[in-house]
Amino acid sequence: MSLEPLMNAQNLFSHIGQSKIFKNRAVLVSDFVPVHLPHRETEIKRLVQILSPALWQSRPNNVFIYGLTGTGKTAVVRHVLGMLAEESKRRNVDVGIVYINAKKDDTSYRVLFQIGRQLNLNLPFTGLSVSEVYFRIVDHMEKLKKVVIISIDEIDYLVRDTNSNLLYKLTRINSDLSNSQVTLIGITNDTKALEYLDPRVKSSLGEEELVFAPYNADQLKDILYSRCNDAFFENVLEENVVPYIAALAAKDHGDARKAVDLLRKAGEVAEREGRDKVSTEDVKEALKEIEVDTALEVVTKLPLHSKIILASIAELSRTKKIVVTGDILLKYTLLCNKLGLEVLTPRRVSEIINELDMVGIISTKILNRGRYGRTKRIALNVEVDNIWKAFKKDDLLNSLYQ
DNA sequence: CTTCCACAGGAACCAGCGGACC
DNA sequence: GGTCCGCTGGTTCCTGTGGAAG
Repeated sequence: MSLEPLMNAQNLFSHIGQSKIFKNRAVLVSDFVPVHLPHRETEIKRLVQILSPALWQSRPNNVFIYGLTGTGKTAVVRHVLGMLAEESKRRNVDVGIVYINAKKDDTSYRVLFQIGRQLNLNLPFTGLSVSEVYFRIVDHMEKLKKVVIISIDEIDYLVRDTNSNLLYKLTRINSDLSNSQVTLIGITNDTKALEYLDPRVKSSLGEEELVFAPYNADQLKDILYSRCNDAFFENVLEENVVPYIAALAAKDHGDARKAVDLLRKAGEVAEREGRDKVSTEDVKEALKEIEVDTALEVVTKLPLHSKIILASIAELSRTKKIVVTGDILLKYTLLCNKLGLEVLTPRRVSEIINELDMVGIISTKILNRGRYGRTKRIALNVEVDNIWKAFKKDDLLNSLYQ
């Protein structure tokens, strides 16, 4: 696809940069799909087994896949779908394959748009009603006359879209089709998503279920080692680096993606400092940098009022032990007045606080103080300094703290 | 046992926008 | 050019609630 030249460029640069560390850095970036997936053999086998009827032109069961982040769900699905595409081509069987990330395409319309596009159906990206798009897709599929496998990653984002019945519609799409058949693969890392799911959708989607357990430290070690050979030159990593990272990541819910990120970052730190070995010290430094990076990235992307609310929280938590919604409301109003901005309603502020919680920059807990009401305790998840650093880059907010 | 605080969070709705359709 | 559509980012109005105080 269009990514190809970029990857090549990346490879090129990692070679000519006279890197003493990286043989191929691209192996360690997060969207890289490895050829070999250690400790997921059973899951792969199972999924292949479930989907193989497609090769006989009959409809495989729907699959629901659950597992925490960084447990290889996406990698396994893409891997298997890739193999399926290849095998079907070899056997001259037509199988339609669609992969959607519902976090990216998080509305009914955009999901349908993606389905259409990946099946080579041209659709306008706005203007039509959802049902019109649905009918066009059904129509198109009828003409295709094949089994279509639609996988929806992070499907919980569709469930959250309150009154959307898209999932229900999709699970019943086969009754609108006679020449083609559709199989759904739902992927999520949110257990709660299951509860919100329409029971009819749940039972339909759950024809087959696959659970991905978190990796333990040993498995993470294998995963990291399996990438090391391609990524690094020989003897660049000090012996204890990989076990150290694996142990850290295992403690943190066994997230392989984070482990790989950390490994790359550690390599970058060593490289930047001109060393030819990566040590655990570099890992520690990398850990710190990742924290700052993510904070910076999240904060700078925030909309204005979210920033002001975050600023209120940051300022308050310098002097107060416990910060609650009421405090924030007051502070926020103050800051808005200073900046000459209209204040948002408390309802909206409360929603924004939830949004900040969702992106992980703060954490909240509902507090019942009896006579003194019910409120939310809000705590910063990031060093206050990192937040100020991010605000330094924002003219308007910066002007507050001169 | 009752009262009542200080919000949480659901539901309905709205304005404005970019865009398709006819 | 009028009408319809969905999305974003809000508002308004509302009901619900755990437990200290009285």
